[in-house]
Amino acid sequence: MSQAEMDQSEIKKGDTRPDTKQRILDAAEKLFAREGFHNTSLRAITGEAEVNLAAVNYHFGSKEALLDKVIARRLLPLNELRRTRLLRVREASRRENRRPRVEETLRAFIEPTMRFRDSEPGADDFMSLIGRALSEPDDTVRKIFITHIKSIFYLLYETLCNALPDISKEVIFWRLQFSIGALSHILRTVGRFELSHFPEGVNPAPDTDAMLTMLVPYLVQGMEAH
Amino acid sequence: MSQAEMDQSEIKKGDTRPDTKQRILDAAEKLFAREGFHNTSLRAITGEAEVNLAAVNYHFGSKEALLDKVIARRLLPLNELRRTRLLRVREASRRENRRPRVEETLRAFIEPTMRFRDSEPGADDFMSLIGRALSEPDDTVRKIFITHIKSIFYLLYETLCNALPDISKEVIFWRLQFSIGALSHILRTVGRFELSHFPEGVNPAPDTDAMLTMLVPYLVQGMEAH
DNA sequence: GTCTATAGATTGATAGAC
DNA sequence: GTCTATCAATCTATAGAC
Repeated sequence: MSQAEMDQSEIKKGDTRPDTKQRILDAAEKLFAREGFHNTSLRAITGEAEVNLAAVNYHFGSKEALLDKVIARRLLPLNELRRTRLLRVREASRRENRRPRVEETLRAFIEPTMRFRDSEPGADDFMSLIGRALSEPDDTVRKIFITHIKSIFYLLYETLCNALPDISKEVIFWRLQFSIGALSHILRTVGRFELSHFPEGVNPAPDTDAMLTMLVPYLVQGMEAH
Repeated sequence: MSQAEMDQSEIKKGDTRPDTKQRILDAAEKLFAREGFHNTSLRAITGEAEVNLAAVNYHFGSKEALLDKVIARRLLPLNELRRTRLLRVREASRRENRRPRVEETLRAFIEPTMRFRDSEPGADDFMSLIGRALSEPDDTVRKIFITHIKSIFYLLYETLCNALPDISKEVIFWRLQFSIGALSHILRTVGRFELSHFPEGVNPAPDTDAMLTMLVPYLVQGMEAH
């Protein structure tokens, strides 16, 4: 009877169609990333997901609650990856009785972030979305995002303060803001530029490794500037 | 009866009320910056400006054309400032038969940009708006902005290539993107953060000089990293 | 140039049949 | 859980009186 129970809610045996909730989340993620939250209607989402208009409010309650689920679905696991790596950096520095290094600290945050883009289908749209979340003028998107990012940001900030004892906490804070700005700009634009804006000879869409190779030394040098 | 005529349309001698067009531009700038383009209705704009709803379409033709004027009104003079300073850097380097320095090149672009915020009332809203323009997901805002920024961006890029002969043009291009990301993040967030997000002891709204003192060395070191 | 009034389209959300 | 039908609110834009 386990089979019947599964169909209760309800996926047919041979049916490979993901369930409605997933389809809505996928469609919303894509459209919020590409068109913006306020510029995406529920009708556009349910059309893309090929589900009924009323399904959004049935499954999520409101457009805003849907946005929260779209963000949480991927950001919670991503934050776990970043937290694990940051804690490992701190642990290693304590064990070896030295300060954390700036480069390993920044990498612990940035590498999982940028590699996440390649990890699952749809994650690239998600990265555009969170790359833009901080710059949303309207509270709706920004507040939901900040709720989910706050604690990992402080962990990163504290580790950097530990790594850079000769630089004031205020300067470290703002340099970290500069770095977040650079990272989020890249997250939301790579692969989405209009080609016409590129000087000749510049690859408009470097892969993740190439981007890390350019980004990390840039950020490390900036953070360490005297 | 002169009173009646004044209300007719027409600005009287002693009337200090800016004309309708200005009032609409000011209101639109403020609301586009704080609420976003799609999240700002014409009713909100005409309400803030205390003019009639129909005035926007009479004076500007459409909401989109209004946005273009809001951006052009301040960006054209700002671009002139930046262009003049960049050309002066290039001229000085040619005269002294040396390469432009990275710091003076970046300053030529960044100082006018950040000081513009303090230059006139309303300019702070404008800086938030253009700080966010590049990250708009929707074409409307971004395309209008890119139209106005393209040529000055290339001038900056070429001068940097000239200043950094040992770094590949591709790397310079992306490092410039990182720098633009850092700058625009700061432009749109300074003074607009929620206070609760600040670690103790960090000034949530440094003035322009303090910010330049922190930002310029960060960007210079990043651009010059080997 | 300014105003009222409204057209015409679209929105988020919901009620109720199945 | 899914669907149709629709409400009530909102939007941009415009026509036409003054």
